[in-house]
Amino acid sequence: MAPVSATVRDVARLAGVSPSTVSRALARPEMISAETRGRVLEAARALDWVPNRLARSLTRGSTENIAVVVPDIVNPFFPPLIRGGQQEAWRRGFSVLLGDSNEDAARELHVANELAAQVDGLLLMSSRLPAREILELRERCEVVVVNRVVRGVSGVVIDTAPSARRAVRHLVGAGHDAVHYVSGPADSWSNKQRVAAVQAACDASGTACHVLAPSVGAFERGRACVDDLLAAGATAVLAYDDITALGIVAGLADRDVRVPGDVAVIGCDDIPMAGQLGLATIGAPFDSVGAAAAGLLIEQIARRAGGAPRRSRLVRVPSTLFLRRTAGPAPAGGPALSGEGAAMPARSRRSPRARA
Amino acid sequence: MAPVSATVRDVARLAGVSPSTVSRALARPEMISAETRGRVLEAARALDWVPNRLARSLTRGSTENIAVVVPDIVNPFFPPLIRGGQQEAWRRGFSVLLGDSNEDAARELHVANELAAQVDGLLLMSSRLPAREILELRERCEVVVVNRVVRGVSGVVIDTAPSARRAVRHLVGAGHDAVHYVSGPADSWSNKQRVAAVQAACDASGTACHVLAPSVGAFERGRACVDDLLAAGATAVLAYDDITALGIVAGLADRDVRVPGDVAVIGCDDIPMAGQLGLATIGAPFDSVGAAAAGLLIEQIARRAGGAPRRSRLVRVPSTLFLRRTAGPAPAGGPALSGEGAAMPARSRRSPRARA
DNA sequence: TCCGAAGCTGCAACCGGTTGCACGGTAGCC
DNA sequence: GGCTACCGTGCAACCGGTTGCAGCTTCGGA
Repeated sequence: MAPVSATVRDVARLAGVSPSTVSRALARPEMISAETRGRVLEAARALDWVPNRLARSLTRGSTENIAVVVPDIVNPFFPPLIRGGQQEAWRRGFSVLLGDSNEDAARELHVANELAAQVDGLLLMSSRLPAREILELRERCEVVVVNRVVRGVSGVVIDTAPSARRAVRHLVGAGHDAVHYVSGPADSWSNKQRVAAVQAACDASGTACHVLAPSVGAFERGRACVDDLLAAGATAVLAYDDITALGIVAGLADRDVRVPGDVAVIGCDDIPMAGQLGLATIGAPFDSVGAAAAGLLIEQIARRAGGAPRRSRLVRVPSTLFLRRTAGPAPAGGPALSGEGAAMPARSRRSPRARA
Repeated sequence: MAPVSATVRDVARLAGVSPSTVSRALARPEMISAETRGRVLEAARALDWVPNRLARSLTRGSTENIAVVVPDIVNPFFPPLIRGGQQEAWRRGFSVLLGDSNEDAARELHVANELAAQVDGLLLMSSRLPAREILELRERCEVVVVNRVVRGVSGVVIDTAPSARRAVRHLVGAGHDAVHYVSGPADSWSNKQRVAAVQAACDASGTACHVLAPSVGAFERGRACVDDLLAAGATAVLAYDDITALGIVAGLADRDVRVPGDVAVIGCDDIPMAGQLGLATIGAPFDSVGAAAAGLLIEQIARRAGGAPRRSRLVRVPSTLFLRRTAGPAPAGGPALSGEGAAMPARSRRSPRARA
């Protein structure tokens, strides 16, 4: 803490006014004559004074802080979201507290509760909390969820369904007659969404759809299910996220199964490394998602402070399918979809053999 | 913010004591009779009261918050550090504010200043700030630097030099007669350290050492310098960090140069993906580094609060060399160093041809 | 029995701004 | 000229805990 910072009273004395005038010179300029205001500002500058945030928060009842809670900051899916939220918050004069739930709902609740006491709003990313708990948190401060939909609570979601449909169409067009989806964490909302989207897409194109039960760990989840996939005769795999997909790719490599020659793999999230590894995936502008969420949250905080009634909004951000090496070549004559060229090891040079 | 939380006075009234007694029942239990204390705690529980952090901070002059400032949260090097720091802070009852400097010293200064006003301590990770600025920040709150050494300021550094020496010995043992080091950001402290370590190691083993001037961007920095590397006849490359190393690997693949057959590549940081990609690198227990730094910071805060004089400590954390696929095989008879087996695409199956 | 020490507890001021209300002064209006 | 309206400013209370100091008990020792 600053050792001996000036206070309002110091500034007031120097400017020859009362503390209230100093306070108002900043908070309600229109209430103060231009001349007095000038004197106050000058005195403040001379003493190098800025109002103490804590004291201000205490009376105003608002902290100008928000908290971002994520399941695991090491999961590369989250840092871009956090950065986006951070920058937007900063732009609007808010600071960001960080909470990590370690993928655990109980811990998430604890962390969120603790943080709720010292911020104006909570940004819950990929929350594992039951809707009831989230609604309860909202009694204590504003809440916006990301990658989750809770009735009555504002949220930002990435709309992966259209991309999932395209992915299925791509795979079907390439000759695969069944799609295997490898699930993520059981309590993950987006996992449920993706299962539904893939199933719907398969139904629409009359393709068989198999869903593999979730297991724990990210990379290992993928690697561990490879035997099941091969036993089931899978040739086209969609995975819950990129880490899982990379685990699958690694597991397939362990068994000398070629990707995409024998099995095509598509992940989800477009983590920074994905493009460089040639991993096909579904991505989105994550910085913008984070920023949108923070913006939404701060607007809600402002509205609430203004006494306006609560109103929840749901923002959908479109996703993009990146067809890269692991997805196999597009069917002849099919529409070319987006995706930078694969760029990893020599492998990307060889054009993978199309499935028989 | 909590809508209508109870206050000390409410609790005091219910317990039939004065507000001061309530306050002391929590902060100075030994001053209060067991019986009174019991009544107070019960009343507090009944009203579901916890002391307001803001109000407490205002009088106590401490916030129980620390801030972590990183150059770029999306750089996979930082999330493990942040998580470690976060958990340790949390364990000790501190919350964490997050600042992102976007790799820019001016912005870092601004962010740090802003945060310094609302926390008890600052954790600067891979700070780009001139030492003078850091010392100045320390006038306003406690500071601990990570991955940086500033005289008079506590810090935690990863000791990469021994691993760099080993890496050079490995390469020399494998027959390479020169080592090329690809620099990172010009103002990065750890880059300077690594240049020095590599040069020293080369000198010690009588090997030529070439340092490539830094350029911007991470992955692209690596990719862009490949032509220079090849023109210089490089066969063994050490890179500032893993992202740069991956860029180099990608650039080499673009030109059909085999890794490690024609060129061996070793990175630094052991980012989560490195093991899975078979990238040789220098790693460290980053969670512990973050935790150690947070612990150091909080201890300093406590000591300072106790009125004890400042004392700066420097903690060195040892690093580990992971020799994986891209480093090429160990020379026959050489000591086998650590490193899990490579696990990415079929490539890892083929044993790379040793350099002629 | 009296005195001093020690243990609890309450009073009131304080941390540093903020804000409802009242007051003095000036201007506009009839 | 008197009255009202409004503007600019200060007073004092307040946000919610914390803490120095003093007062009251109780207890031990002389």
